[in-house]
Amino acid sequence: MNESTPPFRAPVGTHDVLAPASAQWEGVVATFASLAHRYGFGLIITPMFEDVGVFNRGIGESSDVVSKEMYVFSDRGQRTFALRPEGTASVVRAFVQHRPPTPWKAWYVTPAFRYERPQAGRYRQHHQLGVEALGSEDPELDIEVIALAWRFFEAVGLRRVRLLINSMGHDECRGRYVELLAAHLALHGAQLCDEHRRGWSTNPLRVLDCKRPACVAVTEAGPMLPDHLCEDCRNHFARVVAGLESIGIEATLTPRLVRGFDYYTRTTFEFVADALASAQNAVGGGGRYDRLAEQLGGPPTGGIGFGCGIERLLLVRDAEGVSDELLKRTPDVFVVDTTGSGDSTVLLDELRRGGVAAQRAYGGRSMKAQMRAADHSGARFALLIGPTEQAAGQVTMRDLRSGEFAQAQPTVERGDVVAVVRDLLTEK
RNA sequence: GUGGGCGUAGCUCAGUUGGUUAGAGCGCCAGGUUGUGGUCCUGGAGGUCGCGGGUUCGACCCCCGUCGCUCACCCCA
Repeated sequence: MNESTPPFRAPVGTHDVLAPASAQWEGVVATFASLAHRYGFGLIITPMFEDVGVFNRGIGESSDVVSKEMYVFSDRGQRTFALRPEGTASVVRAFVQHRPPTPWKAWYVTPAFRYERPQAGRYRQHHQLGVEALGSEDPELDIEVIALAWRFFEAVGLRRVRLLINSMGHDECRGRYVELLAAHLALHGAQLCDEHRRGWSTNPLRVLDCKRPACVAVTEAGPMLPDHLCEDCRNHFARVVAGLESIGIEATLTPRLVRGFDYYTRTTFEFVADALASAQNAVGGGGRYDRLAEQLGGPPTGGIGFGCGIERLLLVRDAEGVSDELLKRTPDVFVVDTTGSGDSTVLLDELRRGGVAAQRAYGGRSMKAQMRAADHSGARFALLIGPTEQAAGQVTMRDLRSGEFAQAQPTVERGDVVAVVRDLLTEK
């Protein structure tokens, strides 16, 4: 038997997350869930795959995600599906299908799939937390969504995250702007980078997103979106920025921020982590999508959302040196039983039913071995049952946090164990 | 899709100009006299040196291929 090379492993770009590392995931999700609830969002669960049209129409054919990164497949009924590459399109599809009363606010946690070469902070399957709010174009909604995101990053301990913000305008003013931009690019197209020299006309806005010096130089000299917004869009944007400022959230105006999805209108934003040295420094982002519901066959309905990558968030926590654990998953007690009887079976059942996280050793190991296991488990107390305790109907409690050898070891009447343990645990 | 780096015990890594039974630390298991962890001491288990082929008297070490990991470009979470 050759055990050194397992026949199967997680697919390229995917990862298993085991305990104890997974406790950080639980913590991140729990923090987000609690915050989302406070802001009035309800959990939504949608399928991980959708008719490919949901993403084609929603995200846009010209986007990188749709044009070259989707996991597309046909099922046995010859229907064409795609694994979701991001969270928003599915939620809006669900909104259109169910027509819940507006304003409608939903949060989600989901895997997302993109076929690309893995790299630091970039995977083929990653996980996103996010919210979507539909049914209002009120800038207050923009402020709420962005504030939720900001407070979330604060809550998980991040300090060096900046908020970049921009407005894409609505159809008309953006349309006019795109024409201006296209005219500018037509004049200077020859100076663009290799990729965009010929390809810019498909979607001129993409050039703004390009980080190559050639494209940056050309676009910097050209027209900028914020200067060409209509009055409504300008006011909307101003109110968002002012509202954020009123609650102490500083947003950096970033005129070239257009983001990779076609559905964005008006407010767009991105959270970048300065602690990450790599190019993958965006921990979250989002924006308004006032035409998306229509594009997916629903009534005209404004909306705005935010998404955050869990893996990347954890990378940032690491890079920032955030030391506090979001969630500890260690047992409260560890039952050490050397009698070999069924006493520990009954005690463990009582403890667990009483809300106490309790573990034990298996295989009838020596007391020393069981104590070592108790120590390694991280349990606060060891509950000892040996022949003496068994005969006396008692349990010996040992505080594993104490470093003293000659510490006091109270014995507790068997019938009082659960109550005593619970008392001691809530004490601190 | 393109390019760079790397693949030696569960983990992090050593391994001298190719030379006989491949090492360490951590982790794991068991002991250190009669029921007690975390420190210390002793011992033990665990590797076809990613896989395949080639060069050689001989390969963990050199060459080719392949798979995988990783980083970068592009883009994003």
